[in-house]
Amino acid sequence: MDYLNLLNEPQRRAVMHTDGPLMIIAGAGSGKTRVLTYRIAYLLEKGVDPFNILTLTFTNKAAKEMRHRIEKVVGKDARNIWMGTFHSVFAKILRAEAPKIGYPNSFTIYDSDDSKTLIKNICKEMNLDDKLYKPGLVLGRISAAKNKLISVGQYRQDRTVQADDEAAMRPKIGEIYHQYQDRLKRSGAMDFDDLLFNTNVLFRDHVDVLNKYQHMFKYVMVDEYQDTNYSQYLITRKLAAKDRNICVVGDDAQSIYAFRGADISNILNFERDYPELEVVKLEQNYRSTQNIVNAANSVIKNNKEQLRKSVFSDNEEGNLIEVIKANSDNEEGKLVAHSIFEEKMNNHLSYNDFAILYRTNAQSRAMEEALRKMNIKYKIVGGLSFYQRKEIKDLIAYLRLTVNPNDEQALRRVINYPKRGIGDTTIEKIIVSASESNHSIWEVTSNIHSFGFGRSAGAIDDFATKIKSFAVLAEQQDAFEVAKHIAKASGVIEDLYADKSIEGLARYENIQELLNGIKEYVDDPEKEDKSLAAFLQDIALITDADTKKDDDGEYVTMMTIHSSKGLEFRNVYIVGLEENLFPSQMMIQSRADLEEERRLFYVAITRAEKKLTLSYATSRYQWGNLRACEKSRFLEEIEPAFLNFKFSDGQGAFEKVLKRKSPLVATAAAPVRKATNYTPPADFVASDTSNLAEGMRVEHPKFGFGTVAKMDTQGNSTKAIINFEEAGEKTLLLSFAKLRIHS
DNA sequence: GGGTGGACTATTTTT
DNA sequence: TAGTCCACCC
Repeated sequence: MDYLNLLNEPQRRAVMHTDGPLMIIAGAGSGKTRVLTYRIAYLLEKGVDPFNILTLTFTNKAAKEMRHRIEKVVGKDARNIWMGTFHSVFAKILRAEAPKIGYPNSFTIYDSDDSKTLIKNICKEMNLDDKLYKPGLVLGRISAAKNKLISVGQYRQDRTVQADDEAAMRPKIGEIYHQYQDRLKRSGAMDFDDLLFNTNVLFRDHVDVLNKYQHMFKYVMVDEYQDTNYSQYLITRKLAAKDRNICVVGDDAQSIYAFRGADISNILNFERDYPELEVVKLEQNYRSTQNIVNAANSVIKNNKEQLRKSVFSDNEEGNLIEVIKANSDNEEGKLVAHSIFEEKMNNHLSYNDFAILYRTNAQSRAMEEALRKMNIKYKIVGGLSFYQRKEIKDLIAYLRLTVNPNDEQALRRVINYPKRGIGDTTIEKIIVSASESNHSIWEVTSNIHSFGFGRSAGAIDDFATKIKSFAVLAEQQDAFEVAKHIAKASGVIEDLYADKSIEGLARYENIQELLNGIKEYVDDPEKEDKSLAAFLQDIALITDADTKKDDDGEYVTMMTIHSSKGLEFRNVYIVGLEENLFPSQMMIQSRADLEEERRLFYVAITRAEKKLTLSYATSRYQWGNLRACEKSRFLEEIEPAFLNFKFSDGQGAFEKVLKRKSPLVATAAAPVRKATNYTPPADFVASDTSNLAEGMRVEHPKFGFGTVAKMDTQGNSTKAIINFEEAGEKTLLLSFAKLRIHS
């Protein structure tokens, strides 16, 4: 039990409090994962069976990371712990119990694209205006209802809900919800929210099942508790009702998913539900420098609603937080790319030490361009994942249909791909026939001749026969063999192979990659079930291209702030700190929304270990045209003492300096050379600086030309204070700075 | 039923 | 700017 000595006092308390309810309020960087890991190790050491431990996380990444770390401490036992996201754990349970609530064991999980398409179809069938009933919006409304466990019936009876929809000019949402649920059911499909909703239904209506899992999960742990919604809250409460060994970890300051139904009051509910609750606060930040922690604190204190907690750091004071101002989004990209290059060189870092964080995915483009120009490798996390690509979805639709032929979205997707002469009108007819005769879509499709389809009946019949043969194969062979066969026999491979364009080739390769992925899955000794159904279940809940293990070399990581939660990097750049972008304009209507944006900023800041850089641009391309931007209010909320404005030469007020240094701001009429526009020549080679002296003329890859004003030697480190023509006065450490001597 | 070109609209975050 | 949608043609 040596590891207990590695913990501070509150951490140790959290680890050793195993029985009875426990709430850990864990500030950013306070060793939360470490506590959870050791807590599990401690439980195992005390003789708790790993099968009796349930750990719920918010993302796949977090689950994977924790399993990995536990494995390091306790070894193979870690494998037997129930650990995963809410969605994946309960999908697994539902898979086993589905018939009890009227679903097949082989039910399909619809991702949000599937859901949106279905809603779109329904609206069309109902003759609703799709400008008003935008699929995303409608789905959001339905999702919010499900997360509060409001069923279709309740939704349509609830006066307030109805009034809200009417006020928004969308009175039919209740009816859409009704149709939507009906269609999901007919398709043998659940959407993301159903996984939690139906788990609640299962536990509510089948006490024996609930008992079984209560008995199984003697110890329940929930990570990122501040992000749970009502539906999740109730599941955990039910599971823990018997033994009351529940431990939740959260930080209200990092709650950034309220828009998705996360409810901070779950933390308050928790105190009410368990009066015997033990609360531990982890307030020491081990991740970041004092400057970063203090800057973060100065931001978050602007929020009214928060639990009392004071995060502090005993680490070094560290660098000031740098602020970069750019004239455009492209220049912002360039400045950030240069800064990364320079930081890496000066401090002998790896590109893996860097992350660029932004509010919206669209912002990645300017950054990508700039990094590419400087030959800096990067990797984007999130965005459109592999599984969202058309060709991948097409093949997966075939696989899904093979496992569950009632899957309407999958059927629509591939019944006429590759082209086999079955048009939209025919498909509509199938769906109408199905609902009129109260049959499933598959029953119609596979018995098409008894439904009086004329010309197209033959093609439909062929299609159905094909799917049936796939299903037979899926009974006998593993996922890889089946998928390989389907890719060929469906005609997908042939269709893609015929397209010789660059994109066509890429699509073809993507299919190969998917097949490789399936092969890998089948070959993985840890996967017991190699069936196609099992594979599909596995990938349904993987969204962001689950980072492969330490792949190819060094790269800068780029992602939205949301996806950065739980991660840390030595150097972090938060870009696009502009009003209406961050905070987002959609979010600044109410105080609560603004506070969530501010927490988002807090999360972003606290990702940084050693150095944080913030940037903003005064103009930006937004859907085609140039727009002027104002710097974000969040910048002003950081106490100036922690900031270092990159445009300042440390002598006058920020704004004054800006006017002098950045002529483009003044008037459009004077397009003067930009202050920061210096780019190092390709042949730049640093000179030996051991004989550098006052008055010498030098060139720096970032700051351009300048003159040495003063030399300063302390011990064995020598600093040079240089007056750069464009960048102003800089103090450079000679052992790191790359300088070319010109005189 | 299938293909094409012009019009239109959208950018908030994710399991 | 870029992707999607729809009308119109064959």
